[in-house]
Amino acid sequence: MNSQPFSKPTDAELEILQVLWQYGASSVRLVNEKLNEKREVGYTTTLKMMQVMHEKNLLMRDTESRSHIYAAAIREEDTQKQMLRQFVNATFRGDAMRLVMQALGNHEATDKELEQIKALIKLLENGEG
Amino acid sequence: MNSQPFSKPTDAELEILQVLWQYGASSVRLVNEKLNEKREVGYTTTLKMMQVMHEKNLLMRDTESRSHIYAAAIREEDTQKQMLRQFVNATFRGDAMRLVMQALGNHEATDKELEQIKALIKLLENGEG
DNA sequence: TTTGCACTACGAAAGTTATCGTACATGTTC
DNA sequence: GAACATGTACGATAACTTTCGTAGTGCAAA
Repeated sequence: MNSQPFSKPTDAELEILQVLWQYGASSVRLVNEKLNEKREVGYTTTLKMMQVMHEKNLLMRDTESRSHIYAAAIREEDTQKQMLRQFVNATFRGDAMRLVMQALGNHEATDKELEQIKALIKLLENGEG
Repeated sequence: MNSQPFSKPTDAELEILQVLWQYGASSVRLVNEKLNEKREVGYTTTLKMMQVMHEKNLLMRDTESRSHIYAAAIREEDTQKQMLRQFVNATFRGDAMRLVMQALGNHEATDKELEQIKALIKLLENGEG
């Protein structure tokens, strides 16, 4: 009833979402400080980003107090699932098995391991569209 | 000796790379036809994209014959590895384990399975930076 | 009560991506 | 060789992203 079409957040948007997922509802100030632990970003840049994200319905906000409080409007797990789906399709041609093997470090798995992983993949591929 | 800094190809660029990885060196015509099996794209759009990708050193080309022949200048596996690394960091905060679990379909794994997957993850995390 | 700080709003600019029209060159066919 | 198909080159444009300056508002402290 509430599922939007899902348009992939940009990398910069994802950075902001990560902060909000990790720390919960926060002021722009705090988000900006967290971002600046990784790279330099101006305060108004972060502010503008979050305003835009609010318009895109990526963030909710509470404007009660003078310093507005923002929260992620989409759940981390849902987002990860959607993004993973798109990523597997775009980069691994939908072959989740290959992705897992890469993620597992091109490790030469034993037959037993392979069987187990394959079984899990089957569950995934049959389970949900 | 040849490793460029690696700037992530865009989604549209990736579509073109996928065709070239799959079919090998090809004309613009063929690439455009393959793209059009999935979505509508004008011929000159594909041409321009491939010219730009050539300037970015994503593609090589042979201009001997009138119809130029393009080939991917980066290897599929290398690209997947790099993109996976960035994706895990951006979307899963570097937690490859979580990505694998998601890819495995939120499957409630047995302890045994978990152990094996964990072991492989360990290998990955210790193996290479 | 004036000065200064922290905050929001907003416009604008620069960079990137994706798209396509048009011009032009080269072959091909009747 | 005229007409047509097929190809490249290139400029322009629209949309989107990211960045930040500036203006204005309200609170707080001296």
